[in-house]
Amino acid sequence: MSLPNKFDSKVSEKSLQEIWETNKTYKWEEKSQEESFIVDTPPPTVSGSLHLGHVFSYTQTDIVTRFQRMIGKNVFYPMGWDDNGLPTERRVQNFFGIKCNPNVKDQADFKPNYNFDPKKDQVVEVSRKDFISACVELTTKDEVAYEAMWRRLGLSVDWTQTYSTIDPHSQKISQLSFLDLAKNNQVYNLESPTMWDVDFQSAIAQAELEDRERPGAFHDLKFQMESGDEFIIATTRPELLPACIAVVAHPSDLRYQKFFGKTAITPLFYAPVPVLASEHAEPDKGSGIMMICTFGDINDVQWWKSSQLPIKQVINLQGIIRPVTFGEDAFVSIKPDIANSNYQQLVGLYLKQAQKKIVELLAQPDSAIDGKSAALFAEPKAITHSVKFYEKGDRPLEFIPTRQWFIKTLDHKEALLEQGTKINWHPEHMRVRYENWVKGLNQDWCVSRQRYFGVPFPVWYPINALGEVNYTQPLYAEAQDLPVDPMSQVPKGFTESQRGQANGFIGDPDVMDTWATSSLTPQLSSHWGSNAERHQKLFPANIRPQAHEIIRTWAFYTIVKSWQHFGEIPWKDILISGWVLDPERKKMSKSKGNVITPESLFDEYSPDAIRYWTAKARLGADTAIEEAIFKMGGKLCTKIFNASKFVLMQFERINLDIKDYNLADINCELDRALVANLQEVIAESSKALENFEYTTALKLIEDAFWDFCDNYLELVKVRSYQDDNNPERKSAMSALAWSLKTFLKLFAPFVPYVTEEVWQESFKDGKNPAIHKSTWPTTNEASNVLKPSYSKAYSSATEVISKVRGVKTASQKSLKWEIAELNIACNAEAQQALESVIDDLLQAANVKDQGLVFTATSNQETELQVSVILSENWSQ
RNA sequence: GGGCGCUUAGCUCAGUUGGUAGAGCAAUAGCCUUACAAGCUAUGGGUCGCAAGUUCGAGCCUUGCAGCGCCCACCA
Repeated sequence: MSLPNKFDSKVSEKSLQEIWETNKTYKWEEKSQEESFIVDTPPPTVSGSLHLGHVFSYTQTDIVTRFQRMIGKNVFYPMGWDDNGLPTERRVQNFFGIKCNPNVKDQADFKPNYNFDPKKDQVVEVSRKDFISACVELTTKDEVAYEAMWRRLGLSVDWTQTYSTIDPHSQKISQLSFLDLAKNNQVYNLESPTMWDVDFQSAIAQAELEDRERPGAFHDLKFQMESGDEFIIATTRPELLPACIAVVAHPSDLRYQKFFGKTAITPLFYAPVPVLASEHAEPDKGSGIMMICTFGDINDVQWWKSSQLPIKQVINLQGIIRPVTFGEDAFVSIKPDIANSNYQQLVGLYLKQAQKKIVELLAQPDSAIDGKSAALFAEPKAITHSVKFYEKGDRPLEFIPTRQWFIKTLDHKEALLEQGTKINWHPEHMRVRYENWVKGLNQDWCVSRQRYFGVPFPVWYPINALGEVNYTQPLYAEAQDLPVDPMSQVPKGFTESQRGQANGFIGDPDVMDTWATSSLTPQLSSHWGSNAERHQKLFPANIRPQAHEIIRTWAFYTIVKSWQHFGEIPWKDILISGWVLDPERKKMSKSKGNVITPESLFDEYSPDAIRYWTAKARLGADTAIEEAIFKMGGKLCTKIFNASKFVLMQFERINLDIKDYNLADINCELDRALVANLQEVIAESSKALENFEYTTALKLIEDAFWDFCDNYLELVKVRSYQDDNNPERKSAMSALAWSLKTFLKLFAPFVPYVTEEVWQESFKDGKNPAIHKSTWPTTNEASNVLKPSYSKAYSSATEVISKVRGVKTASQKSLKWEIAELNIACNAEAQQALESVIDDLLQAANVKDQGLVFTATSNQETELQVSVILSENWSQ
């Protein structure tokens, strides 16, 4: 039984991990829900590598989890991999140089190209099946690296409980969820203008929107009434002029009242459009009169929906001006020839180029309706305005009519707000973000994506005798057949030969929003739908740890699903972590190039040291990377190790086993005081950890530990050095052993490696083969140890010893230097207290025999005065 | 425009129910001390963002203001 001279994390990590592994330290036992503590672990997105932000928030969860395990909870701490969805597709595209094209044939022996060089090689189009196999191959590789990182960080995950969001299990549950919602009439598909990313070629949901500041310009366009009157419209999107369906002004706007109900003519395209009154127009914005186009923004969509006007769709799915003919269908024009020749110049252009072109046309001196002036009334005025983007996209979103699946949320705002109040939010104020989001919802959840690597909809659509697809009565898969791929499997009662034929069917080609799967993480863990017994034991979960920027997505959608399926909340507590900021206080992100890899920090400081840094940050608080804190963590670990070494040494010197200490031996006042102090630390830190306030707990434990090292160890040292195992020494030894054991356990959730290393060489026994499965200290344990006779004895002794050190330091003497006379001036009460521990105090201060003098002060005087005369010549 | 949070020592942050302002780092001066020199000891350092109010008493409670950050909405 002995510790190495120094603790070297790199040397020990592997063997400590093996100890945890062989003892199945983190394994969940199938026990009742009441006995368990269930973590709804965030499945990290598999798209490259984990960064310090992950380390930060996952460690905070791990601390809570380790504490719960030690207080006897049967912890369920799974790990998922979020490997479906766009980030993975994008990574696979760049990594292997392939692109999915559903029209390409499968290759018999498809192998992704690991040597793809974007500078030299061409991007190859591959089939949907081949693309998906490449996605699976790369994510599988990434997941191996992720797991290694998590293990090194020391996450106490049960590695037998894993899933990935693309695996058949997750697909099945995602599809089951969809079918359950369909059964309850909570989903619908609809062809309607939807937010569309022209690069990714997919619809997106409100939750994935992001505003970005972009340069733009107001263009003042001259419109004319049939009567010949003119007015000016200000627009930032002149390229949508051919899609103008109406012109609106506020009903009370005197300037335009005379035009209401009449018809205006658009420049360039000579389209007659109604001038209408609408509350939606604001008189003091622009010229007070605005054009409605299909579609410039969400307001246009909403206005159009409540009107009876037709759509004029000029933008295609790629964000290119599509061919249309003026004079036909919705594109009415009083001069179709001119309209078409103008429009022809825009066809085929991307929106940006189209804007440039149309401004040129509008600027021509005869472009106005009267033929005598330019329709562009003034030079465009440059502005900066915010534009809606898909958060992962590069070009502004467009509203384009497409058929999509939606999950109903707008009807349930009240219920969802109520669900939010049933959950405990940590920190509490994060609930407000959830509530703001729910209140601000303006669209149902669009869940279909026109992508490939995701969960398909378990849906086919019948085709009638005329070859028309009937979207209103989809053919749903049967629950027992899940997961299904409607593109390769057929609906009940049909054969493959009927695919795409009259009286046949087609499969839904889309995949689900990745959040449609992530919103089911509690159910993915509980095996909802396939193992009812297990589901009952694991749902709802105890905690959901997550970051604040995904309250509107992950937290919200999870609450939605849980409510729709079970009418329940998915977890009791939600723990919101903050962000990691770089030293310049900017959010860490790959694009900014300020990412430090966790591995390099583990190598430099040790995983325990990095964990310490994460434990110093409160939930919800953004935290900068600070090397000083890593160093502090490292120092703490060294101190834990050295103090342990000291205690163990005292036992080794007289060949005793540290496990044989006896609390009944603790009789000395100083030792009783230590126990009493530590009892309080146990009580308060436990309370804090139960409330997820691990920072508070760590501070209490740490302060007590440094005091233990700086003061108690110094005071008890000489007594413990005695070779004779007398009662005083026995008292010291038992106090040392018990307090070391207690400190190791208290620190274990925070710094699992160093505490385990010491445990293995000290308190390990058959019942407690690993510290992380030992029991958390309770105040009961040492409740029979007598309380100190004087509550002030310990703190007064500490105060005296500190003043003595001050004198020695000021005299530039070693702290060991002998004191000829120690004079303590204090009141009677303090003197009694000090006398109870006086032997330890005098030895620690190295006071000469007969050198102590007490000077009595009045009882009103609470101050302790210490004066010291050092021996002149002293040598050891 | 609405909401939330933050503002305490040079830096990073604690500060429970209102009761004499704390820690670490940095700075300064020292010390080989039978665990630890990758260590230890001591010292200096603050108008608690500003203003007003409540109170015997405010870093903490109330109101207003300012700066910073974030969330949401609007954006012709």
